[in-house]
Amino acid sequence: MATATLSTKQNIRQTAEKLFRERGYAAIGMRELAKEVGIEAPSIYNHYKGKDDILREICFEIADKFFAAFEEAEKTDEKPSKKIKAVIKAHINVIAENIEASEVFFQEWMFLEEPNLSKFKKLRHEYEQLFRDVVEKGIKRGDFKKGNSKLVVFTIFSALNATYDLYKSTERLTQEEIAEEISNLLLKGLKA
Amino acid sequence: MATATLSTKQNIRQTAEKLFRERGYAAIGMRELAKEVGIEAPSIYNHYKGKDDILREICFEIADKFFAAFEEAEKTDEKPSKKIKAVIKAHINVIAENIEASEVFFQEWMFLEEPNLSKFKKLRHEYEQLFRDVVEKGIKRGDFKKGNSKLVVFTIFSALNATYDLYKSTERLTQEEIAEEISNLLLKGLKA
DNA sequence: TAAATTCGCTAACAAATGTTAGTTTATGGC
DNA sequence: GCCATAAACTAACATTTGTTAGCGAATTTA
Repeated sequence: MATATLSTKQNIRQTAEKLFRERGYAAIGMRELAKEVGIEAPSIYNHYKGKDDILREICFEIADKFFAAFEEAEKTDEKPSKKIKAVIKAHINVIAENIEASEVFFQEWMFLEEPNLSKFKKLRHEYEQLFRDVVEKGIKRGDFKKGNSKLVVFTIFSALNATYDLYKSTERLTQEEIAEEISNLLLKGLKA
Repeated sequence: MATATLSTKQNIRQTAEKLFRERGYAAIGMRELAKEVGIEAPSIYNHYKGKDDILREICFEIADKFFAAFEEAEKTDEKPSKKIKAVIKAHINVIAENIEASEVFFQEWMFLEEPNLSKFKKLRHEYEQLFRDVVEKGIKRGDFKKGNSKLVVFTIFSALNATYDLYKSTERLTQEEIAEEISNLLLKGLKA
């Protein structure tokens, strides 16, 4: 794998993702982060402006990846049920390929400081709107049941954004299995 | 309403729920909590053993409520699709009636200290198992589609446990609407 | 080789942390 | 009115927080 030799900065970043995810941004001090990396706390400042700067990098890089994946998946201009499946899978794939970071993205973003916090909220809202558009178009075309699109998108996101927990589960599920089962459940329902 | 005159302890508890939820357990100091209550930090120790004691009370009280609501809903010994709907609604109702506290329950439990942390994890697992049993029985009886029951329960929980966000949304939805729409989506799916 | 840059270090800072000690004030029962 | 209890207070504690200053060694650039 690509774990040959990480730069110190990469090391800090990766360790921060792991620790922030495991115990929360507020609970991790610079000294503990540094120790885990194998350096002293002040050395981190050679690579990042401060604690918040690390969180900022994590959150916004993942945001970029979600947007990029959505755009790519959305290109396939098919009918809504196929399209929603495609963007769901794209979303799950980003999470699967950035497990620690995406968990930080979902759980720790509120510790961003201004103006990053506002910028982040705006991005998040835009991204949700992209999903909502797909659902609403599907409802309009009659492909989807009528209903509160906000509630639907909310439910979809809730299910998707928690997929992190599945990867630490004992039961080993592949990305493909997870994406397939969840999108099927959401599209077709539990009832036989 | 019951907001006549809260005891200091109730006041601390309620304020803690609000603050822990808004900004996270680790981010709230005893001084800030006290200030919001209108007292000095050390006065809190007349009512609670410490910071962790407040979190403990919140988390375990909600846990009790989830179990009680499930038991009550499960009594109605009907077919699985009705039963799952009943326990889903019961679960959502607990959240709706304890909005702040349940969010703390879901997001901040990891800050519990031992041995409470282990006790909490065990309770949580037991509760998930109760849901899993309902789903698995439904699959066995042919009422539900075959599939990974763990994944299904996981998806259900993800959707339910995030309902908190809905109540702070601009769009005012009733408890009943939320419970109805979400359980319908999960049972019947999005597809028309 | 000289100069500049990178990146680690130690020491130290001011501020904030949870908590304890000890004291004062208010309340209710006898 | 007296006493006990509850519950607030101030002062202070040891520790931890994020961060800065400044130094030295290694590496890169010219």
